[in-house]
Amino acid sequence: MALQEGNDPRVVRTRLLIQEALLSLAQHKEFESISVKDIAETASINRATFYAHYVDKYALLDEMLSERFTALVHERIPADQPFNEAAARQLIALLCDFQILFYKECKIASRSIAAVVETKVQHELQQILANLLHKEYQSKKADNIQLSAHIIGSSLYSGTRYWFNNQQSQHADALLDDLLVFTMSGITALHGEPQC
Amino acid sequence: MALQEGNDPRVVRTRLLIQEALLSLAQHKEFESISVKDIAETASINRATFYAHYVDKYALLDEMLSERFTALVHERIPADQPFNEAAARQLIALLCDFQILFYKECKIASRSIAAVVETKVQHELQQILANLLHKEYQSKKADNIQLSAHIIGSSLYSGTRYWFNNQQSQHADALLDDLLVFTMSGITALHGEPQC
DNA sequence: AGTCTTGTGTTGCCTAAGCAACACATTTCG
DNA sequence: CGAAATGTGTTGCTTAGGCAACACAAGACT
Repeated sequence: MALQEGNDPRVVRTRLLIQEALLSLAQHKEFESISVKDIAETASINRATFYAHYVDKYALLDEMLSERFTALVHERIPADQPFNEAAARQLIALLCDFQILFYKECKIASRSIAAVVETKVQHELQQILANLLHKEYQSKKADNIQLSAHIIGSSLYSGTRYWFNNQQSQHADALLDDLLVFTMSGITALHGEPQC
Repeated sequence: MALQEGNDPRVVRTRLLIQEALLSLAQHKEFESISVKDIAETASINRATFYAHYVDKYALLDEMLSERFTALVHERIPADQPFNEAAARQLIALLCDFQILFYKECKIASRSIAAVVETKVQHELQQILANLLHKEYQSKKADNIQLSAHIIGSSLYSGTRYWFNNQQSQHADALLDDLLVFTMSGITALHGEPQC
């Protein structure tokens, strides 16, 4: 009952079915009112099988958030991309799309679990930023990099979050530009000019 | 190793994956040049699993044709529909769509296996016609019904087949009308006026 | 109050699917 | 030509998933 192997096609398929079932259900129902039974039924898998993969629906949500978020990053940001203005711009665009996906198309991240989702996504974002920064500023101490990753991550997240809630505003695009300027000036002040 | 149960979700899923893999491959490759290995790989199932379900790719094609065709019929023609002009019209439209699906969107039914496909589909069509006719003309002997089903089935099939090969013609719609008139007059001559 | 329904975790047994290896055909190509 | 490569069926063993049943909890109905 280990299930640690990630290459068994049955496991991959089942987890995908479960994730897509949750996404599908979340388009019409509140996360809290979605039962494990619902998920298992729409995924056409046995309820016992669900519990073989996840302890509960919160664990599923948790895994889904990190998997989908990092997948989105790997799709859009090349592995050798260093942290510079272009990368920051891409990250901002990506965060906007992610907000739309998880807050608008789905009802996930609304109400009571919003906080859980937000901290999770910010954590993933900070991990990714730490990697990007590490490649760009290898000389710096790890501590500084981690701090920067936290600051920038929360800035980008809350900035795009604010943008998302004020999309109707005519200054929407300007908001994102400001966010970019703020971030890049901050990172330059801390670590100096990026190499490119 | 029986696999005769049709209600195990794993079996349903696997057969669907296999069928969709074949349909997907058939969009780009000739049926003859599609290997079981190809099908298993694009379906993300094991090759041995394929052989647990089908003896070879021809058996798969055979099952797929009848399943998809009858599914299409059940989607479009209500179970209590008797055989009359409206039903004939629906059947003709359905056959046209089926031709487009299997001869245009896929490369299935081209070249060497075309004959196999044609006879298979005609057989399915005749079974369905026999059921429809039986409901409409219950008084008649079973022999007559079967004969009519065969005649009408092959007429409708070859008629729509001809239409499909001459779609560019400006008289295309008229062709189908002629087919309808021919069929209905024939059935009336044999069995009398339909009840509705 | 009580019971009826609905969801949650968990269990043991059974079956479908994965995997690796086999022997045997084919093609393909130097 | 012969060897490498690719496809075909088949096998024995392992593992993921299905099924049914369980005890328990929480709301709903009268």
